[in-house]
Amino acid sequence: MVEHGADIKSQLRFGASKSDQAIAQLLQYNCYSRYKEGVAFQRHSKDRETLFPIYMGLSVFAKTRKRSLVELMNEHGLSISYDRVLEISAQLGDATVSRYVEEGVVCPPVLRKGLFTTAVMDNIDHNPSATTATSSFHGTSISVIQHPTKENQGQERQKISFGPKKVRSVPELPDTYTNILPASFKTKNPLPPKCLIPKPHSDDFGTQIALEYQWLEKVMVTEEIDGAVNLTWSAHHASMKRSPEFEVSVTALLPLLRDQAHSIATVKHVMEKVHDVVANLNRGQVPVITADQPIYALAKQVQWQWPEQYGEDKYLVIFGGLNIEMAALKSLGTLLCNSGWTGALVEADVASSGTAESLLSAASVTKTRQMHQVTACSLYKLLKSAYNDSCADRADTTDDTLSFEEWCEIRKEQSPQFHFWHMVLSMELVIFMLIRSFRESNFALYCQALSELIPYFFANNNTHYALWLPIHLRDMLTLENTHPELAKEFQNGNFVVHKTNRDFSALALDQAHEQANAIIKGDGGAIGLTEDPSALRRWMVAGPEVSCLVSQYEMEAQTKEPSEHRSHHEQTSQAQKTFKRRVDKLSQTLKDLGNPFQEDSKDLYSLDTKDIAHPDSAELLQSHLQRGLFFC
DNA sequence: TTGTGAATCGACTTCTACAA
DNA sequence: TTGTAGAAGTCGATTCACAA
Repeated sequence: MVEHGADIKSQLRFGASKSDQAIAQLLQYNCYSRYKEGVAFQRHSKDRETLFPIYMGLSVFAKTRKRSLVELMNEHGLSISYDRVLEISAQLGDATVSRYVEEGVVCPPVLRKGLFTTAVMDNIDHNPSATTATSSFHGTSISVIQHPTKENQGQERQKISFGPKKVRSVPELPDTYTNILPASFKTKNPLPPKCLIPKPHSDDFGTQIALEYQWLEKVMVTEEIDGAVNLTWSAHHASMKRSPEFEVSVTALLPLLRDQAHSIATVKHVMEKVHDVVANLNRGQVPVITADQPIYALAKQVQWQWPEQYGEDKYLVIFGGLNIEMAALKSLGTLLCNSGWTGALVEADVASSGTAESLLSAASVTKTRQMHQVTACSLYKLLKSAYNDSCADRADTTDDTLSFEEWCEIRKEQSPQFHFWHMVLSMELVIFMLIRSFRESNFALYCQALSELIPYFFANNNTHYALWLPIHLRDMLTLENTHPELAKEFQNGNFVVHKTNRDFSALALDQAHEQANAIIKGDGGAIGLTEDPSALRRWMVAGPEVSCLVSQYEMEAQTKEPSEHRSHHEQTSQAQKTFKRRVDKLSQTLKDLGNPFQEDSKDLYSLDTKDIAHPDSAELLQSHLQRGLFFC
């Protein structure tokens, strides 16, 4: 009526829109039951409180945690007061903690029963750079991720409810969760149990790497971009639609622990808590925990030190996929350092000089990944053109032609420059295979890519990853014998997280966790209240429940349409054009600097400055990867 | 029985003193 | 000058006494 006039016809035609409902609710909320004359402010009574102002208050609070914003809206009668928001969040937190105490385990209410459950553990550090900053935070965060399937959506647990009881603050979490018992290793460095390691099927590697070459070939031959061409790496593989059917994963963050993650006691404590959560949600499942390299090393040693409690037959610790990818990109960066790669990128105008230098240390994973995709395409283009030139020359003298692979092998022996850039291209393709294994949730490909990547870590002297990745690979390859039920889940693609419905967008477990950490650190996050335990508890315990209430209201009022997009975010013509332009520019620059694949000298030199490396380096390069393979 | 206004509560924020 | 602990102030809801 407010919007469309008072006549019945228009009422019947338009019905009640969202804004009508909101205005009606605000009218009721702002009618005071006890109106006082001459007072500075009027008090709202609880029995007239409608859903809309509560939703406004809670959603602004959940997103920004800014008192002034909520107060401003309250002043204009659009939302409940900040203290009322605090009270509701305290009541939710109180109800949640009561549930924790009742169940005897800290397990967020959004998690469902009967689903395959994995966990991620990571340290969370916040060091404010400002000189006047007063708070820094070193803690441990744990995410629990559940993987529903089409057949098994899991059993939702009882919803949190609270009565009229007035609660001021969120109560303390159970001692069993927050108190970490001291622990230390009896022996200095526990050793792994001996076992035989099977090799992954090497014929699979051929077919998988062929898919990457297929993409390189496609980029090389494509001249014009029209709407339908999927040229970038992600768009190309997304268009192949190799991913199996999946459902969006359920993720929940457990309350932060205020202890450093890199200690035996914390790792042991977290393993115990994750075990409790898994036992509560999915009885009989072997707990799975993902961690980055230092924590992984500690967790494995904990397993070997206390085999009766956390032994490899009772617990599975896996390496974080994002960490492996970052380490591989960094390793490639050390290889490319002083090679003239960054200079070529700057000259080709695909990256500024600062960005190009940061690509070597893989500071931004996405940027580095994209730049390596551009580089791989450019290198392949130059490699092919060198091969074609060589074939043309050869045709003048002899009749027999060499196959592409044979030609590469011969050229590797002849020219260190060729060998170096061929190795860079091969390593880039292996890293892409690893990333593709996550995106397509292909466990066999993951094992394959790992076994191909480990020699590079050995060869490039990345000691930590070279030491611990073989142990992780052993765990993965022997999984079918040690934990057949876990092997089945992983083969079904449950070693990655599906955050959205989009194709080719699955993430490694620890990447999903890092995104949750970013929310903690971001706007409206926990940073700023880490010094105040009660405020932090409110944020950690009640925060997810508040978000849950907000999304429930949105669903009921249909303020947000569920997204139906299934295509990958890079499948746009603009992204394809930018990618193609970059590849063209870089390959032209590399060609102008002198095609490294057409070099005949015995020297290894930098692309842009033409500085020649020590002759020993050129010699060592010949056996670089072989030495890596030797240690495996 | 209902309405009114002062007193009280307690979480949260801001200020201030003091030590290093 | 900086960091921290504790005091003081703020604010809306609730409670309770009292009047109509």
